[in-house]
Amino acid sequence: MNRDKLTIGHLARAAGVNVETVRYYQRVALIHEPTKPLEGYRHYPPDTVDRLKFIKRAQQLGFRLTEIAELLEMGDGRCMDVRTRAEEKRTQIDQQIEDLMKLRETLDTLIKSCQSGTNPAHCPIVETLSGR
Amino acid sequence: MNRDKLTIGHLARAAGVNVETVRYYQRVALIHEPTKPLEGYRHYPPDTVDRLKFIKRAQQLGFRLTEIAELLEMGDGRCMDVRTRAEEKRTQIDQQIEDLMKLRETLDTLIKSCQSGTNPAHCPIVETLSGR
DNA sequence: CTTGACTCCGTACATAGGTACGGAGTGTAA
DNA sequence: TTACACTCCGTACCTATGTACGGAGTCAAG
Repeated sequence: MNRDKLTIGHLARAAGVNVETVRYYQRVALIHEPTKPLEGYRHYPPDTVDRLKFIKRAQQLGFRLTEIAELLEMGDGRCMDVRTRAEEKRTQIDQQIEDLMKLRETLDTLIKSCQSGTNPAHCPIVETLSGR
Repeated sequence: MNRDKLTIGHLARAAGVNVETVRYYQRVALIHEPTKPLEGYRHYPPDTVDRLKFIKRAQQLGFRLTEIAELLEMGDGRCMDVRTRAEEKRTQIDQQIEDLMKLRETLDTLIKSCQSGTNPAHCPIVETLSGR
């Protein structure tokens, strides 16, 4: 078995993803699908492993696949562009955090009003949700 | 036109939702679908309007439809149960906030390393994502 | 009584990111 | 050479929350 000739299964294991995920990424053009030889299986260049790992790391940073595709297209050559994307993503995350904090405050107020109430037959939370 | 006999369209407008949304909620058993008379259209009891509004408010608090179904099943009678759900949701939101803050930190570090670098031909962000 | 708005019903489509399946072909180790 | 693992390919399915569509029936106003 030749280590340089990665079949899809070896590629997937090397990158720590599912074979079906690799196929999916091919479908959405995140990675290139090598042409199939007349006989036998496709083989993938070893750097596809890196590309897959890149995708997974970027996902963990909160990038979506379409955004990752943009990052990959930018490549190494345009650091400024990449940084801009990262800054946009940071702004977006800040907004999400802010929204969640507001939400938390509202919930917290409701919970506290519930704890202070002594009547078990009416629930301040339900009343609030009911708009009464 | 009788105001007490709400057709699906009147119900939807009264609650501020789409007719299709009402149908969807019926499909997932969030609201009850009244039996269809032999002639004519279904009519909905007026308190269905409240139920729809409840659902929308709870959604804004971050509850998903399945969770809202549970809240609705609990009803007014069990304040403790409702409060427990709200507390669980609060914990969940706290976790989300924490995760996002970590993410933000990581992104921020990357961006800063990018700003301090002077070589436009290699990007610290891309390098990090590439695992080099 | 006609016209236009509405309802009913089933089904398909949408997003995002995959997972699962089935049958046929292929590669490889014992 | 045979058994078993793997690949290929298309397609369907999954979650969550709806939206859109099309044809047939119905209601209400003029």
